Amino acid sequence: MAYWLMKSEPDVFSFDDLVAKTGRGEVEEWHGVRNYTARNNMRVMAVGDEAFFYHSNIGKEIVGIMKVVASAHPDSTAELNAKGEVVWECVDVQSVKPFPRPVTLAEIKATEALAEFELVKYSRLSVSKVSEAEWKMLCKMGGL
DNA sequence: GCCAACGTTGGC
DNA sequence: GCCAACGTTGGC
Repeated sequence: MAYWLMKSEPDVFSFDDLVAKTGRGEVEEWHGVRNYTARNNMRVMAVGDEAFFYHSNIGKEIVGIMKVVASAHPDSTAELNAKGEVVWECVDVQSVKPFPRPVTLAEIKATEALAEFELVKYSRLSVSKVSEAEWKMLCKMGGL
């Protein structure tokens, strides 16, 4: 099982929105990613992988954990390319649990052990990898 | 609102 | 295939 981090602007789609959807038994298609590195990360995700939900722009903090419930499939919002192919793909997710204490970007940057964290290193990448060590440390920082 | 980082596009 | 121009993301 692998770990990931996925960003969303909370005024567009927040962790609470995901919790509400999951509570209704629905899944969320993580559509809208238009970056090849991010897409490639989603392509290698497996059902059962877990991901941090990060609020970008507003909050700038990791607010909870979600899980992959469907592996990569064509993004229903993506336009076809000139050859009529779907280039963009995405996974489906559901919420797992919120962080009792959100972990802010400032805290992450101030933590020596997280110097290689992709969220910091590749700040514009919206779907990034999280190592097992980083995952455990961030869960602890989040109060889990 | 500005700007740094970086990805994409298109001319050559 | 290189590189300048431009667009987007996201932190500050």
